[in-house]
Amino acid sequence: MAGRPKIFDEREVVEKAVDVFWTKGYETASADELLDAMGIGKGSFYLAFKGGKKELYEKSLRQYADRFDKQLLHDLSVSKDPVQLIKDFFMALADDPKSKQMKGCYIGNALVQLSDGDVDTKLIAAELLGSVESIFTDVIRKAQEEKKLKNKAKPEVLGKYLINLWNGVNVTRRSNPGYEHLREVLEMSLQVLH
Amino acid sequence: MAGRPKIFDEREVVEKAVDVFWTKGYETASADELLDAMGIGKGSFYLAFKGGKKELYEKSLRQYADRFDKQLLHDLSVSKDPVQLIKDFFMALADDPKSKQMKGCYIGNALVQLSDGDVDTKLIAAELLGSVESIFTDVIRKAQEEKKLKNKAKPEVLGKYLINLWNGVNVTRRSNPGYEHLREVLEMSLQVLH
DNA sequence: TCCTTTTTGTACTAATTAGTACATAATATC
DNA sequence: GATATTATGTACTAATTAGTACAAAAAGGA
Repeated sequence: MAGRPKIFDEREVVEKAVDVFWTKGYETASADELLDAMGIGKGSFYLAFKGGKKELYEKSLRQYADRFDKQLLHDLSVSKDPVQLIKDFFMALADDPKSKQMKGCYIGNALVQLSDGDVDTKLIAAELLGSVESIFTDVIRKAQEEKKLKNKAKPEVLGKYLINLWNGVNVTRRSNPGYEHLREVLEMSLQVLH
Repeated sequence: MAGRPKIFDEREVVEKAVDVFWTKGYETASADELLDAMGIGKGSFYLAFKGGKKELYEKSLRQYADRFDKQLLHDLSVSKDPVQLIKDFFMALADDPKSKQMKGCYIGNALVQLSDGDVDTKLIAAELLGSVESIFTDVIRKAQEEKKLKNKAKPEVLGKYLINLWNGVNVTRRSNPGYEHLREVLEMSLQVLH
């Protein structure tokens, strides 16, 4: 209850770190660069994040996913047609600006960018993607129960199908942002949600 | 027409480099590690690959994709049912050993692992994926013309749909190799090829 | 005011990075 | 066999990396 006061808020600086990691990638984002963006010095950083860069990255993954999930759950909760909301959510991917198209999914990137040495961090990313998947699964299960979805496939399979679509689009559009056919691919892919 | 003979074959050492880049990722694969696997010293390496690590990587992408395309085109050429061959090709992803599932697609990885500084290398990867896409597109167009494919969607859209599926699976299965539902997701995704 | 506690900024370190310089080795040609 | 040519191996460099050490600063409590 004493001592010099912190000059930064942890959530805020982690958010700044997300930006850097997202645009540069985990390996390529240097500690100096991160600290610069976060606006704190090494002294403060290594005191607050004893695990260094890796701890910062894991916290950034968790914080990002947490916010994403909360937002999605909220949007779903106020929606009259959750299945349509999911469709819209995917269709919106085709309208993102090129800069965003090139960045991919913050969590999915972790799965592909981390080397074999970072198995534990990869596991976190997998778990976080899994939680989005189960949000999808729940929406689908409920819609099926309420006879709002004709497709009788297992909700778990449809949920994984959607995450797979998400992962695919986030790689595909990197290679050709704004490609004319992306919208049609998405429409074709979402026909399973009938 | 003179001079000390090379102790290595370029295609062979590039192939060794593919292994290292694939398991470790572009950034994480160090030059020393690569040279070690390739079995040559720095002198030989920087003489043969004046562009250093980057040139090696680009050559490895091209060589890998070239072999992949040739194999696929050959398999298609001797197949009675090319559309079914593509289906089998995708379904086989579910049976890969865990080690292979974790590695993703060699070309797709490049799209996600390269930072903004390597735009030119990214473009190469995009072009190489594009050539696989056009192989798919051609097969589909032909099958439609021969009335062997009922789906009337544009071949270009179906081709991109398939590349998108490929990209998705190669990310998704990293997060949960051997996941029970992958096979069902693939079956669901391939129903467009009816 | 002085003491304790915590944070901060800076200077430093030790390791690793990609890449270069260059003397030497191995061949073909004349 | 001498010479030109190309390849090789080693020793080196310069930059960058993540992370540490530590003295000074800024607060609260006695």
